Amino acid sequence: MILTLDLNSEIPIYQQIRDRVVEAVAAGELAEGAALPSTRQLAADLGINFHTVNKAYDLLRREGLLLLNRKSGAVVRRDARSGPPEPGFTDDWGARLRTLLAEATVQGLDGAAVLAACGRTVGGFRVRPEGARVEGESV
Amino acid sequence: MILTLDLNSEIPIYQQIRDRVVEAVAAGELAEGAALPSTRQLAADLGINFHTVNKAYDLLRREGLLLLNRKSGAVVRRDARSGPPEPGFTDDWGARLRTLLAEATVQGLDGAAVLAACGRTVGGFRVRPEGARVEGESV
Amino acid sequence: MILTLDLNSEIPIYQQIRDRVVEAVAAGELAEGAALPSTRQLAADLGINFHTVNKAYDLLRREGLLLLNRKSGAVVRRDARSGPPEPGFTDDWGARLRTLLAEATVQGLDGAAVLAACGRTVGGFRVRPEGARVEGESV
Amino acid sequence: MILTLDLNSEIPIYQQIRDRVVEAVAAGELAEGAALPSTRQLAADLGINFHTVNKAYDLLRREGLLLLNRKSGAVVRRDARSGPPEPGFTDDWGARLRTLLAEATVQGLDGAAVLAACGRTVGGFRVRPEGARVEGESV
DNA sequence: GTGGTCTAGACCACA
DNA sequence: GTGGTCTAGACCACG
Repeated sequence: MILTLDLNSEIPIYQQIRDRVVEAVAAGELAEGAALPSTRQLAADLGINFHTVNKAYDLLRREGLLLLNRKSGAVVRRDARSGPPEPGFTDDWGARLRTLLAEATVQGLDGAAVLAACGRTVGGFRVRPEGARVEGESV
Repeated sequence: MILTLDLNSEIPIYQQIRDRVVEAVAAGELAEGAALPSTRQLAADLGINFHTVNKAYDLLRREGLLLLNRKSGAVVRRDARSGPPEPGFTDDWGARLRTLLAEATVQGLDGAAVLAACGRTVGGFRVRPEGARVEGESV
Repeated sequence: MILTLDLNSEIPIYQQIRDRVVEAVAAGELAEGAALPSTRQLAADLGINFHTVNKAYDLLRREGLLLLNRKSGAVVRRDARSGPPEPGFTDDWGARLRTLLAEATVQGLDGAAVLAACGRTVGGFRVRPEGARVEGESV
Repeated sequence: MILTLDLNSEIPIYQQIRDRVVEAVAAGELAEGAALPSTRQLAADLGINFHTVNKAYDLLRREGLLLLNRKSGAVVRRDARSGPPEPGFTDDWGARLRTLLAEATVQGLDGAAVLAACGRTVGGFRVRPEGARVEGESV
């Protein structure tokens, strides 16, 4: 797993970390139970403040994606096969989807092209076969 | 055209205004040439400061979606049929799409459901039939 | 002489009129003594308010390029062969030139390309032979 | 780096700041990675409101010339060697160049003098030798 | 009356 | 401490 950040982006670093982890889980690169690096370790690897990593992990915990323990560190709590989405999530997500797809439409991408992009993206989210373990994987 | 805002959202108000206008253009509710309310008028209607509306309109102008004239006020400049997307837009957009779709996947929506949502959303972006007038429509 | 305006431009209309006249004089399309349409005539032709044309003509008068009389209307006062630039003009103009050329440089145009563009533009400013009269030309 | 403003000019202050920065980048006085003063600092130095500086920096950011980080403040993003000009820029720029050069021609500067001025200006845009450091330079 | 600019003060998010 | 947002009031340029 490679975690690429753009320190000069307008998107906050903690948000980028959160986004990359979400994508890794969706792509099956991080399955349920997989361990993430400690905040200090990841901060050192990325050359950023560990408070920033902390904030990202805490955000992921509040979203239900991570379990944080002093002992075991950060562990993935749910993956693509875990269950149905929480109530209320769908509405908010749908609104953001609508905005994002409207942006492309307005910029001249036609409906077919937009849907093709969606299809390609979702197609890239292949859940790993059951047997493949990823625990302890480094970042 | 109804412009619904959430003043308590973490998303900046000017950004919400911008998003709603983009969606309205994508949906064909605002066609090229359609007039938007004046900054001060819209600000009064929404109960916010006119500078905030100003910022939203200015953002839309920079994105090429609005024309701002001292005479005629704010007018839609391009709609869903205007032209091809600018180079470089697709990359950034694709990255944001990937993040958003990963979010839904992680929350338990399977690929089919995600694509169905995309299809429904894009399907809602129907360009109005030629006869439908939208100019001068109030907010 | 064709006077093309963009009513939706961010550049004020009176400024566009002034710019087009300056360019026409530089290109030799309007020589010294040539008559311009009356403010009301030009305003009608362009579909704009005659106060706007008035403002443009007044600006050109203050720049020394037009003579305005109730009787003879607007007449070109000086052209490319009239004389040396007024004192103080060169400094201001040089500063604006510097800004404009810096803009192109920063956007990636190299020095040769910038100078080539300047050469092409200046090359298009051909002063008419003495004999060619343009008085009374319509717009 | 010296940033000279004319508070009584008809040109907006935020525009003047933007112009001076563009020129400094073109002249190589500000290379990629060079740090600019913080908005509040620069505002204090110039005796203006920090919102005005904010607007100038935001404009430069949208033009792709500045990176604005909450951590490191304002940093130059691209300089004269960064890349090719964006499509569509050349047209608009060429029109403005034509107007500006016509102005000088009309005021009595002949073609040779105009081109000489252009040459001198572009000649002043020399990229600094590699060794010259500009980072952290104060205003 | 419209948008644009400048000033001013307060609060928040980020690192 | 940095930039970002929102509010607020005044004045100007444009048509």
